[in-house]
Amino acid sequence: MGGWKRTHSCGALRAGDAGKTVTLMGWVFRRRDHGGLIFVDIRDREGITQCVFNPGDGAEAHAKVQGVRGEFVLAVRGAVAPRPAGTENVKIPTGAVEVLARELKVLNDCRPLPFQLDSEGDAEVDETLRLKYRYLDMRRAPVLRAFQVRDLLCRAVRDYLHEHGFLEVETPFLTRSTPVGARDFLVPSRLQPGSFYALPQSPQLFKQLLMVAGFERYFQIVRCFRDEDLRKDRQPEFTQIDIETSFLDRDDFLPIVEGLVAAIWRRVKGVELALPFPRLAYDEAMARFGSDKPDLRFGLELRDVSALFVGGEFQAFAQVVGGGGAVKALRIPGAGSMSRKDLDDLTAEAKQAGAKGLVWIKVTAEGLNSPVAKFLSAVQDRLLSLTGAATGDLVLLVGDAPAVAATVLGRLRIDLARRFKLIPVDRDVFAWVIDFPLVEWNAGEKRWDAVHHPFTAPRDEDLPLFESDPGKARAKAYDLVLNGQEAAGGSIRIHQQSVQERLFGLIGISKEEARARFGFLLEALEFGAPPMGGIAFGLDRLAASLAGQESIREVIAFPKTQKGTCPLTDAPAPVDARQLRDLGIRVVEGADPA
RNA sequence: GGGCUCGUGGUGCAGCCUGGUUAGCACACUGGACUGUCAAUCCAGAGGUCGCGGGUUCAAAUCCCGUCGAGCCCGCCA
Repeated sequence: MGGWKRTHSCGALRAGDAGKTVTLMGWVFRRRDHGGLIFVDIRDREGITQCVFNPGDGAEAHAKVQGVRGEFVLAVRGAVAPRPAGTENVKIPTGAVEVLARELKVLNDCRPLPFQLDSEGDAEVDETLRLKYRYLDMRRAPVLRAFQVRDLLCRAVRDYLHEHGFLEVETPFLTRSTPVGARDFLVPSRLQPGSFYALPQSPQLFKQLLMVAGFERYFQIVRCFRDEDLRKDRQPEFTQIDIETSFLDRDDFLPIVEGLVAAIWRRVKGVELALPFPRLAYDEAMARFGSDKPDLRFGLELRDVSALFVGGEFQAFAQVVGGGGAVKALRIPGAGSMSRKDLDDLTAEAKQAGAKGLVWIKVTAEGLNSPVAKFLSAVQDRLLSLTGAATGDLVLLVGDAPAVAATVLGRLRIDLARRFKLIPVDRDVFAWVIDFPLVEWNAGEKRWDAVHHPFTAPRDEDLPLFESDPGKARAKAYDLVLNGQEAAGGSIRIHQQSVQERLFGLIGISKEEARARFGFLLEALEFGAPPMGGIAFGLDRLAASLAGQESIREVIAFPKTQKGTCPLTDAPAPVDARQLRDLGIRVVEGADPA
């Protein structure tokens, strides 16, 4: 840089700096060439400053800047001057001043860009192209801002947890495959041919071992890997805030987590959250919202209207209720205007979600408008009062097993709330969902599966249910829900080896298999494991939410596409035959991935 | 594995439904003019396998089939 030193950032200069000689370094954001006078907006991470190239201030600099184009890297030296009256730019913080360029160094040139970085309109650049040139995409202020939010989030987490006695510990990425959960990413071992490491789906087992080690409070901001299909909120590698503590029961632990969330919101958004967060039992969340991660920013609660149909003339519902099922109702205010086609689509959606059918009722001034209106006349008044429906509203009914009816309407609740813009987007609503079932029946495999993971402790009083009625046993598990998304999930762990073995027995993992897969954990539990529990946040989702982004790709530096590829590096890619030989691996041509 | 949407100069879009001029517009790019602009302006210019393959037709960006890529969703994700 020829001995030049940057004296200020491009966001620093104000009216009070007039008269100073400064050196700015950055990229050419925009260039306005008036022939005799050339304006260059120079940009760095901190902002934009207008530089004026006037032959009278620096003839050589003015000559040089004629060849300068967008995104050239410049060093500009000159005097700060207040802008002539009437030419100030109120849109940028440095708009009161400009730099009268005396000297110019072109530190680097730049090819014509694959897409514009300075567009102010709503022209969206194709995302694959953005990712292929992510380093250019990231020069754009909104993209940078998302990463600054993520940085602030991480700092808030580290500061808060360190203040509360948590120790930051790293755990292995090369570990062993476990039988539960998502598909593992495998890494072949060269030194142990035929054996594989697995990348961790989460540091679950390690953090429990750290508790056995007596570290008492651990956290880690850690990458996790799951080889499953991608979504806008799911990447094959993602980041968790992983936390584990000893000697705390649920009600001691959750307030610590609430404090963490409050610290994050304070730091990133300057918002003071109301604590504690409300708690909903799983059963209640399902009954009222048809979801285990209800969006509580709006109402539209489900109602149970089973009683109206007992033995009634509407045979379909009468049979459902008679057979132990339920009829649930969802009222959407103002949705009575939906067309027949919209309602047909809605019915298709309900069926896709598992319902046998969907009953829709438009409430009009003349009465109920519905394909099954003739069956409803007897219960019309009670239906309207139970649901609170009024003229112009739409009421949806699903009769099925209680869980199915609730889930279907829960999905329609979200869909319709979005469609009719009933969701206030200007606030964040948190809630805990607690008392999850411990296990659920897997009809396909004819066995019980752990709902959370197999190290989750049952509520003490539910332990006897293992033998009598496992489906009724509730877990010491908790999810933190933010605006209808799962922000974090965790549990109090089983810390006694005998209980752990009983649970493995219940979910059909034999003693031998358990010993083979995580005997190391079972053994550790025999050496004085303390009571322990923890939680893990999805950091990317949290960051996306804080940055006001829909997709976590916006807060991941170099994310993958939906097919798991990286447009920038073209990963994944074939490797040399030599590398495969070292690993003892042969690629089967035409192999059909299941 | 399945459903829906999209693919047109470097970028963002129009044209496609209803096949038929030289595929149009804006930005970027190149050359020129211009001393107060800030999405500078004005003049001129260059730049297109209409994702790819096949079919229908006298004729395909346009209609049909297949395929590839991207996005959203379902399944999947303890």
